Amino acid sequence: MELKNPLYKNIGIHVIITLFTVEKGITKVLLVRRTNEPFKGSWSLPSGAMYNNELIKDGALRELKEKTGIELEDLTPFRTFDSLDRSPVQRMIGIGYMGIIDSKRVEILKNTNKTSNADWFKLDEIPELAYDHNDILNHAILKLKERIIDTDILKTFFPNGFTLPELQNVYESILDIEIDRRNFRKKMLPLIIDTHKEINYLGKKKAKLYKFDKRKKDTSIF
Amino acid sequence: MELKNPLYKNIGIHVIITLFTVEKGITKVLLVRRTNEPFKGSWSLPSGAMYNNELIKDGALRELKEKTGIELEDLTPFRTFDSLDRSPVQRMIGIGYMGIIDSKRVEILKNTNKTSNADWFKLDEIPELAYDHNDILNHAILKLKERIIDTDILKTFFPNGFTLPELQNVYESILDIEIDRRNFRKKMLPLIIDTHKEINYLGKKKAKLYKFDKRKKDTSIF
DNA sequence: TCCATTTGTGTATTTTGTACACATATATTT
DNA sequence: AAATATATGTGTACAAAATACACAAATGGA
Repeated sequence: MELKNPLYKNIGIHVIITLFTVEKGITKVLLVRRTNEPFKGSWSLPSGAMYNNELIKDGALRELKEKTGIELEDLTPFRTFDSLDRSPVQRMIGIGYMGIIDSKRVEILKNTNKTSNADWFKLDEIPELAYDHNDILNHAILKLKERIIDTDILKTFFPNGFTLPELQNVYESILDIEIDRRNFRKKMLPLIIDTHKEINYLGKKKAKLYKFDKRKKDTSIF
Repeated sequence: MELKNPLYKNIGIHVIITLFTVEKGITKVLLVRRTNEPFKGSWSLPSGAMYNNELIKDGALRELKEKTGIELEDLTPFRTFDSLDRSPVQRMIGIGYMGIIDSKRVEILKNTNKTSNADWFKLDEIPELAYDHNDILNHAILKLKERIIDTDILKTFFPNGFTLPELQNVYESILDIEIDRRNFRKKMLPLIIDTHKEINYLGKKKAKLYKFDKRKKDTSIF
């Protein structure tokens, strides 16, 4: 039986999660500090080995919860990393998942848990990470910029709706560009639904609350 | 050591290749007939288990050559398939690769080889395939239509350059649409380079031979 | 009550995409 | 050899989309 051939053995599957947030116009990513060898003491992306009886995405959601305390409904796969030397222990194929959430809505394990502690890092202040995680993070950042044009990925950021200034702020932070407010609204309005509620975002005047229209997607970048 | 935990064991990696071609305006995909259990006698996409000492893409290129005789330089990953019941034997994660070539430029193992024989199938005449390969093929077709707007994937189809009518024919076949010749040229000319050669494509008048401009990419669909 | 900040709206210009018709070259037929 | 059918190659007018741009209204804080 071919599967007994040693050439097919001992391939492990790693899931690696890049979870982004935007805080006051600054894009950040969630890192955890490793408390075990290898790379003990290094920061890394939340990651771990997948079980052989779970879906890869479920493994990613489980690892994220175990390593950071964050419980999500969904993550998006963005790339597989398969260089032969990824892990010093055995052949490990890494499957990268990404997501974006509002850090204000979750509580992370921070300087409290023995097996890991987690924190948000600005993208221009990323330390040297364990394994090939700097490389993986760079790929994730590029993919995030590509995917942000698809509003699907932003639904996890705004589970309770959003105001247009809020939404624009996330776009501008992720893409690192400025967008004219009037043109932004013109482009977004056909994709979203007015909930006829209003909330205060940055004090001052109240802003209308919108939600995404499930049936519609944006298709072009600003 | 966590990797000895049985939860991490016995995960195999399969590579599955969907190789497309266009013949006289008809898009086709390469299938092989299985000569071993499971699914002995069924048609399937070329596929096989990855070795633990090779890159996934190299595994895909190797399997394609072993199963069909076709030797390529490159394939593009398009999706990972990980349902728990993909294989009756053990947990098998399938990694799908796609490519598109001119079938006239390759010779396939056809009714000659004991371990497999291969043939090109029209997309509306696909038989029931082994494993989840019908599902994988459907995903590949959708991805091909998305990716064809990136001329990179077409470089494998036209390694020696192309005429504009030829190129348009491939676009029209893959996307299953008709494109106005004048508008097609207007859009393509900035992305390609005139080689100042001319060849006969469909007899009659000679057509100019172009090649892709490496630095440029198309970004919108017709 | 004044000021600074934030939300909200419309129009003119530029760019891009789409629709559309005829001339030239050449292999094939008569 | 001439006529015909088929394929390649080109420009322009119109429509749609993206971009640039300025002011009014609401409200918290000084």
